[in-house]
Amino acid sequence: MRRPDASLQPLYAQVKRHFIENIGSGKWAASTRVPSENDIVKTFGVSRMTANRALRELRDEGILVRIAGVGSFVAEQHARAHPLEIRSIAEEIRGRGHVHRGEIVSLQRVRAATALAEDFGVAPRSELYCSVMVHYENERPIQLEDRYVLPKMAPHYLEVDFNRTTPTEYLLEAAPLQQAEHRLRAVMPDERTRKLLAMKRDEPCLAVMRRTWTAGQIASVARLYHPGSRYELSGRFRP
Amino acid sequence: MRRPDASLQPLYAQVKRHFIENIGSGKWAASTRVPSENDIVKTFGVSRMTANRALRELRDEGILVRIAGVGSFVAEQHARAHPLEIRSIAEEIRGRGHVHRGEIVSLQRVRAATALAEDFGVAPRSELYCSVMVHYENERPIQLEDRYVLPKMAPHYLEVDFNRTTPTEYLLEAAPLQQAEHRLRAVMPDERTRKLLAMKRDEPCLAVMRRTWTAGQIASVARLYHPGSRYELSGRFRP
DNA sequence: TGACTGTACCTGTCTATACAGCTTAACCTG
DNA sequence: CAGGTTAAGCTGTATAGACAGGTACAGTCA
Repeated sequence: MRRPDASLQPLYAQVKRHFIENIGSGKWAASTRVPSENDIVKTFGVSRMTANRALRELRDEGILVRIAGVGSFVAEQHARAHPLEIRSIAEEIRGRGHVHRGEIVSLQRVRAATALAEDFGVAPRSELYCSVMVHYENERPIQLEDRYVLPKMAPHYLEVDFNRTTPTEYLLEAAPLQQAEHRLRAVMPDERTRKLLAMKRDEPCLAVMRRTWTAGQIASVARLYHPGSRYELSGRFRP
Repeated sequence: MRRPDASLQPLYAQVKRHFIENIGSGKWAASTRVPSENDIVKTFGVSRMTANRALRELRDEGILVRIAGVGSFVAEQHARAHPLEIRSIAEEIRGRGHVHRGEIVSLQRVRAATALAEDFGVAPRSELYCSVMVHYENERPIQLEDRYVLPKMAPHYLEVDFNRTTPTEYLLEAAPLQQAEHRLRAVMPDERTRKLLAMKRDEPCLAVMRRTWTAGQIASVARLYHPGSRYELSGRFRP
């Protein structure tokens, strides 16, 4: 191939990465016009077919919108996630080329109220670990994570440094995932949630209640609240 | 372009469709070896780049597995249960032992506005069929279905008696489902939606935008609105 | 027999060139 | 000034030719 070593990546991938970095970092804002295929030919020294492949794939991935005769533009990006996968929100955000930051609101042991104890299948007033975090994408809050953990499943949960990792990531390691249940609803946030997520009044939340099983027992219950205007779940599949 | 009219579709798309038909019909079973790029060059009379694009896209869509130096093979389709199955709402309601009733609000041909045309990938102001229905569970409205259909895919859509069936059911028959995309959001309903679903003020909607593909083309776009207080999506799965 | 080699075929990538169709803006004409 | 024409620039598609590197298999040599 005509690339001596470059970065060991194919040329079209290098072009794509350059675009993703510029878009992810905010240098090229949404609906901004991006360099055309011929611009890429000049600046990268590749052929137009290679530039075309890079831009076409970015369009297929929903990162660009292309209009024949006009140009290519940065697509309006809503934060989105796959409704199926259990994936760390940090990883999801970084996958979009954005910056993730988690802020711990509280981290403590609590006693399970009736409804929660029922969710877990333990006796009321049993001890649980509880973490509350806000996750930011490029400094905009997009998820409030209320997480409850069965102490038996992750005894050192309260000692984890959640500035370095996320509850999801930690639990995936600590408690091998066996089964998961998702419930999705649209709700109006309570005052605490609204403030933590910097939401306008009258803005609804997309709420995900996720329960995960390990060794036949519910290991963790998470309530994830997302601002309706800034977050969506999406997924593709084949029947 | 070098295609006189053919089928008005690009060559790589024609090749893809030929493969999809052979795989979909079961003629080429899973893990079967399929024609190589050079075979396509010979039989279709296209260039290798065109054959490559067809096979590459089929690989990206998970339909083929390609091994450099060996060949291309039909992928194993592991049909895992999806929490967001394409299932008729009528069937879902009856599955709960409840009574379903659908009420047609309108059924007509429309011209695609810009945003909708973009969703479909057709020219703005193209003709589409449009149906608006409200679905009731035990006489309580739980879904407003705004449905747009590509006329080519379901020419007799406007003549269907939707008192006897639902758009989902009809389309599953008329246009074999190849791929689907779901996007979930929490939104505040507009006045029309709020009234049709008999929702209180300040109650959010769980909105599902579903796009379905048939023969590599978007056949239908549905916008499904559900009252947040009366509807939730849920699903279990194993990783 | 076992290890090596050559060859044919495959995918993956890349280039240079070409034409079609669309859009926008500048230009020209009545 | 309104309306039509033209040219430039964009994407979309397609071709022919090329090289790199992987895999499988037959044939060869020790």
